[in-house]
Amino acid sequence: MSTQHSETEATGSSYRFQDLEATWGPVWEELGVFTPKDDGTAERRYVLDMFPYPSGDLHMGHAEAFAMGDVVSRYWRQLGYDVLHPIGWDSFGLPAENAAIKRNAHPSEWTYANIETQAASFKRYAISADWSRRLHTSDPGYYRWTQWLFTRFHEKGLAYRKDHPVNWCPKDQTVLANEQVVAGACERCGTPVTKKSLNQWYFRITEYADRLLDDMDQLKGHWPERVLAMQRNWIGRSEGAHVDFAVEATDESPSRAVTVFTTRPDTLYGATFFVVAADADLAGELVTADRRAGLEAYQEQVKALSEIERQSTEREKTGVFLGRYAINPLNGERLPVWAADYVLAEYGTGAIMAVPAHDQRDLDFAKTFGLPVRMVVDTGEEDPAVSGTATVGEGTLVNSGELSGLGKDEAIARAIEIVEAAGTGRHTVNFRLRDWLLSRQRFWGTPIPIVHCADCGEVPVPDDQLPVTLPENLRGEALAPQGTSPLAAAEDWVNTTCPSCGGAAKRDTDTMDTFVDSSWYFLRFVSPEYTEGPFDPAAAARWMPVGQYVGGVEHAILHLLYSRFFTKVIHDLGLIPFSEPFSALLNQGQVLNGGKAMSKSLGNGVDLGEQLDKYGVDAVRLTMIFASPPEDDVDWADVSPSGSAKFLARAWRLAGDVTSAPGADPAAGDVALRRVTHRTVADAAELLDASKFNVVVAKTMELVNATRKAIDSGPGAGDPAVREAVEAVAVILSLFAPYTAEDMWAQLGHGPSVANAGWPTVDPSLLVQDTVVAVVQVRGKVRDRLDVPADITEDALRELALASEPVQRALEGRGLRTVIVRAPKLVNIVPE
RNA sequence: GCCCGAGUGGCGGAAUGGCAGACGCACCGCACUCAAAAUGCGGCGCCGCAAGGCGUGUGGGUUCGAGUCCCACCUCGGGCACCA
Repeated sequence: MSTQHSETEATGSSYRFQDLEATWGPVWEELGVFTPKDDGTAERRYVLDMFPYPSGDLHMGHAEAFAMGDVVSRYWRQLGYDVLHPIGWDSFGLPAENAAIKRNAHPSEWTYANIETQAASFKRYAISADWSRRLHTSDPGYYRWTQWLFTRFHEKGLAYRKDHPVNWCPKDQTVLANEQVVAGACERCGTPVTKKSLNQWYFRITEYADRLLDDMDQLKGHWPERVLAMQRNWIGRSEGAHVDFAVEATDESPSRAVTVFTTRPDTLYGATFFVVAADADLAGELVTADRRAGLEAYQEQVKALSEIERQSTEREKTGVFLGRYAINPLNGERLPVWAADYVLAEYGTGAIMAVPAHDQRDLDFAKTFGLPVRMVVDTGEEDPAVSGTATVGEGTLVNSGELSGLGKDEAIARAIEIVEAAGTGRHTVNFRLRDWLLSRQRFWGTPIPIVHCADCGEVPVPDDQLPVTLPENLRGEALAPQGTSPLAAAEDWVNTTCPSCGGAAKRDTDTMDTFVDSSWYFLRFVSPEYTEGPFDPAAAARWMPVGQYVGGVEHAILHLLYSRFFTKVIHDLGLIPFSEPFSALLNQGQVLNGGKAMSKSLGNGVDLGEQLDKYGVDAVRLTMIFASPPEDDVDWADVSPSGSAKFLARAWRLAGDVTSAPGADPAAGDVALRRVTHRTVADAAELLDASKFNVVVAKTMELVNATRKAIDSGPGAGDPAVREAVEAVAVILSLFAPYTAEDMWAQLGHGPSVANAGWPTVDPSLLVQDTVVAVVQVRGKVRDRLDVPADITEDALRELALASEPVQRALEGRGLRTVIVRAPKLVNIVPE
């Protein structure tokens, strides 16, 4: 032991990541190498990781996501681009408030302490960020502009208030956007969501539904298909028709028109009843006096259901007859009007024509209440009235007057023509997307910059009076959830004067959903100190859109949809020339442990700090990258950070072995090794462009192995090709393992930083081989391998292949039917 | 139910329609060592003593040639879902 140890010390050849981190961290801090020049001397590129929420220290998930973004950032820098790679914090939000309540503190204390912790960890983790642009959404200097943008939205009618049934989380005591309700439960805490009718603020995102859908064409191929699919799904465009039905007058009330939305106007003749949403106002307006009590009892029954129960498709259909009839505009038939909870007030017009033969829900309802079923599209299947299964496919129209005999699509078009001509209907497009509910009854968020005045109404706070800052004196228990905003309790804050008339008025006490803050932060990064607006439009035009965005798929329809919406509105305000914020998106996978997401309740969490202490920053980063393709999950139980550390030590030792002087002419070096080096650099660039980071690591390992061999049993450590190879290893490794790469670079006689070394130039002549291995197949099976000149002719290769002994054996003396020659790599012979 | 994505050794994973399993983990062996660790070198899909045969979820198809393309199906993962 002592012998070996002293030898290690004597040669200084032991890899100690602790030393490398201690040496290079301060040097980089001093250098400040990651601030873009922004002087137009190089093409600009913007790479961004979804900014973190400051909940405690960084965890394994951050380590993976930020490793990915940093590879792109560092690669682009090596290619010579002027790279913008900023970092900031999404620092408003509930956990800070809950911590403040528990500790009798102000949310800012917990928030900013955590930010400092995370910032220090990011620095240790060697993220190549431009620290001079750091921002926090909870800084008044930031949320001033969130408020400014809200005011612009308000001016354009894109921010408005309405009374409406909303999603309510009973635990967090706040409303939720549709996007924050997952399977009927609160996205954050999992509590089943209830409905509550409240006056709330909304963004009119539905006005942008078409553009949000259409502009996805630009993202195709650059965003993961699943994210585009999720957004498409969420927006839920469906084409159909609005058809007006006259509801007959009764003794008490006159006749009135009720419009339905249908995607199947071809089935109008098959409508046998009419249904309105039980919880829509319309139900109460239509019901006859003698049936009102029945309706109200039913409505109570519906309200008692949780969202999860109500949405269940297993549940038997329920409903009540309203005592009135609607007239089918096509055939004049009288249809009984029902109220039922399977029709949603939120979707379409809240009323439908029921066609039980061709819609399963209507059929279930018809069977429950003994309503007639009439088939009008013959699909060749059994009559739904008999089978109990609605038919929805292609077919021929029957029992449908002038539509009879037509196919489904023709009939849809014809039916729309008929109702349009009669003025009782029109072609229409309906969306599933709802407006974005943005107000929250919580404290730690951006205050809504509106003053309510008895005389002037809803008055926006003028731009020159922004920001409306949060009161400092609310803390601890005063922030506890109570169903209304804690801000209401801050009387000196709430009571103000009307900006319009100067009279006494009250501030709006709700705060904004934190997704509002994060819907534009990528714009703030281009000019974080700018004071004339949310961002400098010229800087935005220079840097945006983001060239590579990196983050988790959990934001597919939240942050990513909202950011696209904001970007379009800001574009329409004339502030930016582009209307999509993120040109390319990479969804990194999750870090699992033992096949499951790490969680406190499972007790399977892995502490990032401990991993960094044990294996070093570089080994952890390299493991994240090498374990799997970026978009796949990494199971920490299956990977080997110690294996990564071993490889890094092996690569690092190469640098100590190099004996040629810096600047030695590689042209004089060993050609075989040079070929490997240049092939590796060329392949690595291609793989990096395709985000196949794990394969880049594998190729680098091959280069390291080849270099080791060249030193130990080849041309030797003094060969300039060895230096060339090791320098290439250092530059490639600088993307994944910056400390190790920097130290190798120094050992090779270069000053810091390897981050600016530049991507190695590939000599194309070294990518061409003199001889290649030609594969000879008989009927597609490999029978021989031949070393042949790379420029061999087809005829020569054919002859060589046919002369091969194993090939002759496989041919068993039969004649040749086909011989395919792909010189110089392959011959395939098919015998008679 | 609808919409996406994925099925390759013991494991993570490679593979512009052309040598399946690169690279690594684990495992086995060898060298160095009194020994171990570290390091270096080698082996490692399955069946078979071997020759050889079989192999990329299943079944078909296209092709001189299919992990890769097409059709049908199975399984797993994810999203949406009483959305008219």
